[in-house]
Amino acid sequence: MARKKAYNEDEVVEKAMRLFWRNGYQATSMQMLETAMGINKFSIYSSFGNKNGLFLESLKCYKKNVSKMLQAFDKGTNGVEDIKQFFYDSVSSNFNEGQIKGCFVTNTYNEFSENQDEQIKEQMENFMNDMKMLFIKKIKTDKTKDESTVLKQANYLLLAKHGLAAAARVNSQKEIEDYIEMSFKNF
Amino acid sequence: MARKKAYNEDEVVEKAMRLFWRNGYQATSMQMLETAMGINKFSIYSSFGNKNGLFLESLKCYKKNVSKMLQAFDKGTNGVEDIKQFFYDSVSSNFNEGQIKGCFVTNTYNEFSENQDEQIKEQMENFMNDMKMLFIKKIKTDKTKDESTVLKQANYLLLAKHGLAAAARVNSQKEIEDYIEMSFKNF
DNA sequence: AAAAAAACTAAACGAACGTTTAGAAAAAAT
DNA sequence: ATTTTTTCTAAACGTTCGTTTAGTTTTTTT
Repeated sequence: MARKKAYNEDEVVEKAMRLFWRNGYQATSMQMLETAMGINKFSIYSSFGNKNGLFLESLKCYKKNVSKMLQAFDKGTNGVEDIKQFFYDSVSSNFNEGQIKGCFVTNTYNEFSENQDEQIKEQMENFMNDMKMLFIKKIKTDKTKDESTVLKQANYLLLAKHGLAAAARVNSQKEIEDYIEMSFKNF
Repeated sequence: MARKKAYNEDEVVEKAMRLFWRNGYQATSMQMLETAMGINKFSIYSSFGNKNGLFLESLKCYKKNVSKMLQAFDKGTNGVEDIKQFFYDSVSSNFNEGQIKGCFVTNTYNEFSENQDEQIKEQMENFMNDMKMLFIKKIKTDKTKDESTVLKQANYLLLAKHGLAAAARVNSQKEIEDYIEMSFKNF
């Protein structure tokens, strides 16, 4: 062992994640990352391989942050009402000035969709899957619903969440809240 | 007057539009546009100024194409049911092999959101506004609804359409159709 | 037939991209 | 104190980006 790293990898990934979240993959340059992370290109490459590797770590970092919110949401005992609350929670930070808008995973979904890196695709799919599982669990609280209804409703909410994240980037607070209310009128 | 243009501007814009639609603004290079449009960079620049100008014309071209579908939709007499049909129509082409997925305007919305060119912003906003006006008109067919309910429902459907266009890029036909059905259960 | 005007070809422009590398600085091991 | 190992700085790499330009070809006007 020789000289020690002057930075903490988790800390600089957090900074990279915020930049990617705000600008997307393509519009974020290594130059910008260098500045935001506060370390040199050499250090970025030695820690994360390349831009793609850094993006992948940023996605993982985001997931880790979100999973805290997801856990709290999992603990609730109010079924579908919990999901609605989760919808509100996930856009609440949007209304603070200067806050990053939308969901990093959804943004990434929209930016890549086809021809995407396999590892990135995998990260996104299991993120979406985790959320779907939670929705199913919550919906199943109501024992009167049969399996196909549960799945249909979970699918619906997943797409609604996707739409919500997209809307969160451009629409007003009132529009967004109206949308959430309307989305849950069926249940 | 001297030598005549060997290409038709409307025709080459149509080709550019399809490329932008498929790849987004950033991921589409002038090189790619040259090939797809079948004309030289010089011709592109002399006809459209620059990449941004070409993109703007592509957006207008897309709007012109969509407005045909919108007019047919406007002629219907079944109120909200017409909107539902419009939702189905706007994703139907997705299920054909090799078709471009999603909506060009929604994709652009997701790619730019902030820091966008003013003219592009304007194009998108009046596109969305046209659609909202149509929704309002359709919803008002039901005279029992008061003004605020009409607006709330129109907003909801606009965001739902936004979400649908995003979903159309990645979700399966069944998921999408379930989503449409659930979206209209409230009405 | 000559001149003028516009459209084309193809090469080049500077700038920015992601990535690599040579050498200096720092810390541990000998 | 010297060697070894790793981190860091900063410059450079080759490529591609959007854009421009010099020069040729084609058509119209004189």
